[in-house]
Amino acid sequence: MAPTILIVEDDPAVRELLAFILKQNNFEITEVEDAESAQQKLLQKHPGLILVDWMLPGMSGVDFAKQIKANKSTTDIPIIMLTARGEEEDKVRGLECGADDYVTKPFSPRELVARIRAVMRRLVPHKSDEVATFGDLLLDPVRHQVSVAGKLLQMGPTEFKLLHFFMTHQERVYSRGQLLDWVWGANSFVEERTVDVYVRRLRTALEVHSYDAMIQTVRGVGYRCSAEAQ
Amino acid sequence: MAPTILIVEDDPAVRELLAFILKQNNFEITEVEDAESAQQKLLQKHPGLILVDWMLPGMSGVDFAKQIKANKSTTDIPIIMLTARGEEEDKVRGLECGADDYVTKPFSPRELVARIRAVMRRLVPHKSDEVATFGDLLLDPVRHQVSVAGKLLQMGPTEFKLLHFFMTHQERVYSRGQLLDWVWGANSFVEERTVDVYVRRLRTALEVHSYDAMIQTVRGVGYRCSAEAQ
DNA sequence: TTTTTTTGTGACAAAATTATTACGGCAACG
DNA sequence: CGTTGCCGTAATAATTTTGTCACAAAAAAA
Repeated sequence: MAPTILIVEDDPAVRELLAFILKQNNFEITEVEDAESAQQKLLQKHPGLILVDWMLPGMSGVDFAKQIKANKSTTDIPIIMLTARGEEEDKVRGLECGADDYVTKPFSPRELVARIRAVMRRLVPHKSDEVATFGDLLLDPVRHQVSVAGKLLQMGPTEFKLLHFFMTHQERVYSRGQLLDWVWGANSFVEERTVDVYVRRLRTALEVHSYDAMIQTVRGVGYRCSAEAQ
Repeated sequence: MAPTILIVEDDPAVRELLAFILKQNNFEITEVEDAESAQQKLLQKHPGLILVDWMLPGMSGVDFAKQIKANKSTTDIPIIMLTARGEEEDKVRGLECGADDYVTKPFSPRELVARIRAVMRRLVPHKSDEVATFGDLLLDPVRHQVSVAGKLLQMGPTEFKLLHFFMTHQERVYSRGQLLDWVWGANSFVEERTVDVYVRRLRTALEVHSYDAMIQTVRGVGYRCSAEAQ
């Protein structure tokens, strides 16, 4: 799933260039001309990153970035500011206002993409690092390992995420749709029955240590992670 | 283990900004509002670096820094001072305050992190110059040599840096992006796939002594250095 | 009991990820 | 100059993971 990038740029030529470069690099694009339209878009959906020009008609890029970073629901969205060459002061202020990086015009496509990737990988990982437990079962997000009494369990990435979710949300029933939202991500086009298959795979991975009963089926509703027997 | 940074800053906005930036860059954070609380914290545990504001309620940042440097048990802790532009800048620059470096507000995240890393490299040599071990494997940063039972292993500079990072950050999974940040530097324009190639080269170098299994692949996440078998 | 609905299971092809190899560029050095 | 060693990338091979389907099994409803 390609991350979406919101481009806020009033100059059509630059905007199209940006869109072109980013599309070439498999990013999804949303384009707007000013800060006001950008805020409209943000109400609908949060992009993976915002690319905003320093100079904009109406609200400036700096003020826009400030607003984004000040708002709790959007503060985690990375922002890269586009600035004209010159003025070191501008760069500093651009960063100080909350932008995570800047790119000076003219820029090379390579640099732009590199900076976007760098910022995203630094800002995206926001996961909890706490070890989750369920009886003797330990899930360590830092090591990315699951173990029972020191013995490691083997499983794929999705099974790991699913188990992590269950272990951190025990005793409560979740529908297949909810599990898709949490584990697969809110806008993934995946069949609900796929959840069944992964629950099965997870149970198989847990089976060797008799922990397969921890994921219980709640008929007509979904699944639950529980210590109590069915 | 990431170094801990003690932030001494009374302005909540600046404090949060600092904490935010540093957390993004893999530092552990302790935050306090004034010099007195900072001294309390120092009794419990020594941080890897202290970031202190020039202006503080109660004891000033300068006096605080002087105290830290005067005390034998804390004199080795690097101190970076935060100053506002124009705020007795020359005096601070004159190094009379005992700090090892200073950063003027407004600052860019890049500059802040760069200075922190620079100061830590400069002032905490005994830390990064310590011989790292992994079983029989020894890595000597001073001699720039890797050996097993006295036999030297041959490898290039990048493989060496990568191995050094892994040996000093065992058991934790790192994404390719994080490895690029740490080993190649925060703003290098290098493809993530390059990490794969260097892991391969490193494994090949370690292969002759059967240490190639120490770098483990964590599918969908990255790599990990671990003594435990997969 | 029979029918209907829901869930479990194994297999499979497509997609994604990682391993491995090869190559051109570049700087240091003779 | 040519050589050498290292760097980063690209191409390709090997491997794992992913999502879906068809069908079996189980549970609920009729």
